[in-house]
Amino acid sequence: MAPVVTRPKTKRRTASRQVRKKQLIKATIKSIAKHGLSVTTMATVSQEAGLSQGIINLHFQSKERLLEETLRHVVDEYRYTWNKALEEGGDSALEKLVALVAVDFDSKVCHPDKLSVWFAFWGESRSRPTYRKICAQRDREYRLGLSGVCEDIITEGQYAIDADVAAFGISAMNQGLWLDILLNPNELDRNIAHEVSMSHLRHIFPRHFDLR
Amino acid sequence: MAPVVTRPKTKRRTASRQVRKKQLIKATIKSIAKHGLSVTTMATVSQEAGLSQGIINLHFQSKERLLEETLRHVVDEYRYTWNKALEEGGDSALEKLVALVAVDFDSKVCHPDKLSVWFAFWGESRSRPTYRKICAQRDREYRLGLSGVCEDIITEGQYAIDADVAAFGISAMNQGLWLDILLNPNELDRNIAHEVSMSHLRHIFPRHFDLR
Amino acid sequence: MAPVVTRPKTKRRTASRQVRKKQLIKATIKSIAKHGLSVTTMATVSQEAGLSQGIINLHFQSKERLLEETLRHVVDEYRYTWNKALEEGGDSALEKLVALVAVDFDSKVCHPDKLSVWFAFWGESRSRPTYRKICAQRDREYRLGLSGVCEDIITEGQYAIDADVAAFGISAMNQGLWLDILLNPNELDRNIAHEVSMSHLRHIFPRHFDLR
Amino acid sequence: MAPVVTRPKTKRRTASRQVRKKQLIKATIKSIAKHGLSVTTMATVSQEAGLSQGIINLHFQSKERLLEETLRHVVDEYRYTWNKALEEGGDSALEKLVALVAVDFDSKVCHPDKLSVWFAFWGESRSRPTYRKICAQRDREYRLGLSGVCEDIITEGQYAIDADVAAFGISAMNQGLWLDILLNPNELDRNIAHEVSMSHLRHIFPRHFDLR
DNA sequence: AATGAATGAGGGTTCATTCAT
DNA sequence: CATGAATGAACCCTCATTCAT
Repeated sequence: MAPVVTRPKTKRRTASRQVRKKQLIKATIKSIAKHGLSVTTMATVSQEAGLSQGIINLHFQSKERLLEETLRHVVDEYRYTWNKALEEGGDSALEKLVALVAVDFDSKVCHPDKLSVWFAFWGESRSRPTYRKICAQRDREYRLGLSGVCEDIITEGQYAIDADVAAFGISAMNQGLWLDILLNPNELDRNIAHEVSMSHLRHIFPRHFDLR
Repeated sequence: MAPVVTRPKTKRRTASRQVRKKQLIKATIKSIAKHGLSVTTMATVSQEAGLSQGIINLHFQSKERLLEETLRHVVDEYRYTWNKALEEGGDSALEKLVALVAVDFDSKVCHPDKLSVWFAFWGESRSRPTYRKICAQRDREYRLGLSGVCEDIITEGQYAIDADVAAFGISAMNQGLWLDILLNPNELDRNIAHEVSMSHLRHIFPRHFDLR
Repeated sequence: MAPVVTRPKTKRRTASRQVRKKQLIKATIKSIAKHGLSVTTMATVSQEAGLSQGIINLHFQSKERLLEETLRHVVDEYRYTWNKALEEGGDSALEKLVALVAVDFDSKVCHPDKLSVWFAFWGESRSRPTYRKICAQRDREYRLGLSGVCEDIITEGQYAIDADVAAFGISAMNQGLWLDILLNPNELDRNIAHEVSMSHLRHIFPRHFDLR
Repeated sequence: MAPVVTRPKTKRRTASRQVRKKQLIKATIKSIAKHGLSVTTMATVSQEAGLSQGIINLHFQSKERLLEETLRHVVDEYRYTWNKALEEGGDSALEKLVALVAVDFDSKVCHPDKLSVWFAFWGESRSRPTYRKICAQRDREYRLGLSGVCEDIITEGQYAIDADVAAFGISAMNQGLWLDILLNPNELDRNIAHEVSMSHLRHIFPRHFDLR
């Protein structure tokens, strides 16, 4: 019964559900990047979106759901880019691997805002099963894909390394480099990070790179 | 009437203060590991410590200060362990490097509780300059140390790789492996992670490991 | 191009308006009975009616008005039934009285949904002058009618009781029995309640019942 | 983390848990009487008590719990007064009955504030199982006690009425009279109501009152 | 006439901080 | 030094109301 008189001061807007949800997710990402996850409130997000307070509960029911969908969005976007690289990255296994690593340091994927989001959710993942599930699942897919490509390369090049070990190593290094970019953007930009990762590839699959 | 008791008051109090602060920091770590940083409140910490509500403000003035000191504690502990390994890890550069990598997967350093804390603070580091400074500083020292050791090894073995690149790669991989342990403890325990990292070393410094 | 259709617009709309309002009042009663007054929102009502959110403000301007009209509806319905019983209940005063009491325990009037509504509004009546006025007014009419009938019976039977006291007593007991039905439907159904009330009548007007 | 700076403007108070809880319950009763249950908020209650917002959650965890305890308090108070009347009301069954009825119209029990509370909770009882349970339980005890006393009177006076019917009738009438007092305080004060109830007693147990 | 997306004031609740004891 | 009752700002969420469609 509470709200007795309501006189909207701003313009009323109308948009489809899909558009609004995406807009709010984008605003959430921006807010996490700007203020951090712990300072991201319904207010910071709705303000970032230029909409009213109640809008989030209208579309996502709760803050928790908004955050989950935001994480899912980032994960899906990554997955999509990654799969496209896997399919279109080239015909040879090596070309595919190079394309996959390139994704991790692509300007869109490796954007400071996105990295903030990844680490924000990783930081909370231990205590939030849902976050962990989503992240762990992506992690698994990621390594599985890498492992397959490495397998082919290993066969071609007769390398001694185990495909899973290679995959673990590559994925770990790339994400570790993300951390360095996050913490020391001045010392390590994504191009240098990319080179570090490529250097690693050259060491574990030397004969594939010698031929170049 | 009152029994005559003489106690070294000043000394004792100062000691007690230190003990209390350490006790509270330990409780903070436990709370972050259990509930996550965002659910860690003055109440969860003081309860974990078995002490009263007001105790934290008494010793740390504010929650923010407690968290900073907690981060600093974890960082210092890591630094200490790491420096000890550097000094006592062996005479040769290779032995030192192996010892340093071993630190990252040591049962005490690579403990789930500690990993939670690292990622919790990394997740917030973007928006909290203090956290970032502390983490970035440790990161730099870490890589600097690694770089020095790598330099020696590179000279010994006449490797083509740049010492900084090697150091970046090693440190990134280890921290990336921490993430995998955090997210998928069932798929990757710290022993396997250690092997993955060692495999990496063998690839970049092959001649040093052949000789063994 | 457009088909030529002639409809009596004004007439139809007025009728439709009435139908809608009644539909919404019925939905309000159902919602109060189901969820209680405090949980009855514009949403629960419009949903119960199978209509859209904005419909209530369209027809009733405000929630407050809807509730008032709902109360008025229940009161009017009661009044109508009661007056019909008074007029058609029989020729003798006793028959009228018996008919009036029967109304209170009639399956339609004494329906759980209706009782919920009565008590919901009584519960709020203290702080809402409008509710109280409506309820108090009905109460007065009710007792006035009862008092008149009692007067006749008292005269006929030469009873010592004051007509107003008898009317107060009868009305109070019936509404008190409603409360018992509301709270303990398993222990007291409306038939037993009816008998309790009739027993009361027999005690205050003994000679009228002996003659039967 | 939110509250950054807090500078208490009012005097800090300290009191035992018991005292505070009682104080808050009293404030709740006052607030319900003044504004009604639906307008009773954490703010109205804490303001009525002259304390801060957070105080209620500190002592009762939730608003719901506060309301339940308030209801329980009113019920217990009633029960206590009632049992005392039953024990100390007199030696004869008649004296006891008269004392019990007197309780219902006692200035403390039949106080406008208290009546508001009763009806407020009865109004919500349909949709809140806890409220109903508490009210229904009191109702049962009340009638059981009445029934016992009536039984004795019936035996003494050889009345034809069933003890349970008498008890139902007496209790219903008294509570129905409460409603009239609530709705029409100008027409019916508690003294008149008391007389109406006593008149009823005289009619069902005539020989006990003739003897006087 | 009817819809339902959008608004924003106000609700209950949490929690860092303060301070009398 | 230590406690824990008390505070109040800020949080998330609800919901009566508005209005473009």
